[in-house]
Amino acid sequence: MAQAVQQTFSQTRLGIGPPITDGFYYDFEPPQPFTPEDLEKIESAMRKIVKEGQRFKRRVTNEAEALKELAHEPYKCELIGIKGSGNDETSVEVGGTELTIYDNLGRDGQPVWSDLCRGPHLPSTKHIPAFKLMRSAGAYWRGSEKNPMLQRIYGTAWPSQDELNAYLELLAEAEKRDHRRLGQELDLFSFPEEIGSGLAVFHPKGGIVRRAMEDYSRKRHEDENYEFVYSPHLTKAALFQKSGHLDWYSEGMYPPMIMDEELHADGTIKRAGQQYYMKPMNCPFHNLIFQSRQRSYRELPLRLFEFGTVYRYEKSGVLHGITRARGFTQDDAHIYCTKEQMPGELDSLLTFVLNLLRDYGLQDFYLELSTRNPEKSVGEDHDWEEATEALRKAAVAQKLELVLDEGGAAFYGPKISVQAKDAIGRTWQMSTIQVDFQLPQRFELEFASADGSRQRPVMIHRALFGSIERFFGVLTEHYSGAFPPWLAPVQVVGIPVADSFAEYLSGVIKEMKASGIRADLDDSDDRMQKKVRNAQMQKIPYMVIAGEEDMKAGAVSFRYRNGEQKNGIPVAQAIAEIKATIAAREQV
RNA sequence: GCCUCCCUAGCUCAGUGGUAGAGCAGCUCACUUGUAAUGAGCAGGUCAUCCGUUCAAUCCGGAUGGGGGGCUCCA
Repeated sequence: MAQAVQQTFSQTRLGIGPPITDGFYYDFEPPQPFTPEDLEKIESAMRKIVKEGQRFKRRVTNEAEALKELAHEPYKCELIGIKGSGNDETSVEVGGTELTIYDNLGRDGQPVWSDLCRGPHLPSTKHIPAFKLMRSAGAYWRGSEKNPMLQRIYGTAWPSQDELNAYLELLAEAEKRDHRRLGQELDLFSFPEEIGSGLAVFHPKGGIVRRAMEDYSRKRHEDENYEFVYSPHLTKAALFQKSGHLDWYSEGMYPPMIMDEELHADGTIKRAGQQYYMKPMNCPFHNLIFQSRQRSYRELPLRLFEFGTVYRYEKSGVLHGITRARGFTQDDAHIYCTKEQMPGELDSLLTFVLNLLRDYGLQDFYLELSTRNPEKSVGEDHDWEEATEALRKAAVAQKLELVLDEGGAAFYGPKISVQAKDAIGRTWQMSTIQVDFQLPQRFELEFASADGSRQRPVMIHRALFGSIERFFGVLTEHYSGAFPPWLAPVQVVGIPVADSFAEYLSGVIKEMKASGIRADLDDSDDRMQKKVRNAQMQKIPYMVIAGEEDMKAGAVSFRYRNGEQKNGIPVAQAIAEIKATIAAREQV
């Protein structure tokens, strides 16, 4: 591709071009950013190169030679410099032990183009059966926002045209189930411009799904002996000074509101005002609840739970529908326990988390354990070791794949995160369980132990969904909007074959409603076929249809989302079937 | 925040330097036919906002807001 780019746009300088999952990219510094038409030109130049069957020849070189040869490529020279200086930063261009240049040889055996690269390469460009350039985008040179922005071209490459097509179909499928698109099509939520970027409103149908999600979560938390608390969305600055958030997180917070400030006529401050912040986290509030009176070891573990809505001023570029927003609600809990209780607590917590996620329909998980970064961390060595070991044991007990994220923990404690795969194989980070050595100290949390001494509790942060909105988005994509009945905004729609059966069916729907089913009658002027189509597009799990035959028999006929039907089911039996599926949280 | 592309009716999208159209949805009327679109009519838009260029801007330029794809980030 780089050859094609330089053929087409000779002023373009080369950056880095590694292979990635499903394909490759290459960073360039072109005179003008690439347009979609440019990509087409480049792609046809590439096809020509592939057709020519240029052979790749590996050539070992040294720093001085390479610098001379690539003097016109400043970025490549920088890479050679890194390599030469013994910096061990691995780069696809200069990795390994020696500098290599690959020459592309034309039919006559003469080099037509060369590039610094670690390799390996295919023997010839003929061995590239299927590829496609996907998009161009800006990317910082060597991934640092302090560096200049280059233009990156992404491509995908496959061993066969069929596999390329399959990949493109997967992308199309992902686009179809994009929660932002489904959020609009199914009337679940929206982001009115008037409110502000990253701030969502939930519509009635989205509200039903969300409430069903929350209600079930609440119930399960009750079973696990969590206690429910509430805290305000606003607080004076002092609280976040105490927690330390203002020191290291202020750029992620909405700026303060200054209340009751008095100014002199010249604009100088007569009386300082109070600063109030929107909360970006709930933990300081829960700590204050813990601290509200003397605590005893008998109360531990104390598990405080809240659906806490927080506000974070995320950079505009990272916002993504409802999965990455500026205002969102965490299913947040903080567990205060003794050191001795910690291992058991972590173990049962992880089991609880995984089982709950399974109840929502996610099946495929792996765990990631983030350990201490010695450079940046607070707390005692043995505390870290103990906590990390407890997390590891809990993880191993789940018999799931465990990935180690060495040194990836936050400075205040190790954590474990649950990664879940969705219906089309994409991975989402879901729950996190995080041990905190920092906040109990900052808040001087204490409890009276059995011997009367004052001890500091261990604090565990945990969120199962991460945020309800985000989990909502993930489930929407996982189910492609076809929620299982227990979550579906409308569970049943009644469709009379013709107007004259509407009254009969209306009675059936009423009966369903009375037994707690979310059922509606479609008594619009549309034809039956149109009603079926509408219900189908709304992804309603059950269509209950009635005509002459059903009415005579006191029955209804089912049409399921997959188009299957079951006719002449007695009303009581139909209701029982629906209720059982809802209660079991099964998908249909 | 940075690079880049985009913003026309509720939605999906045509279109033009001389102030706009379709399909679906909506409303009205008629019709109603066992499992994915009955027909007719009506209504609906400061062409995101503001500022320039121009005799004239939805169209050209700039700024702001919102969005897409990436980069960086995600305590």
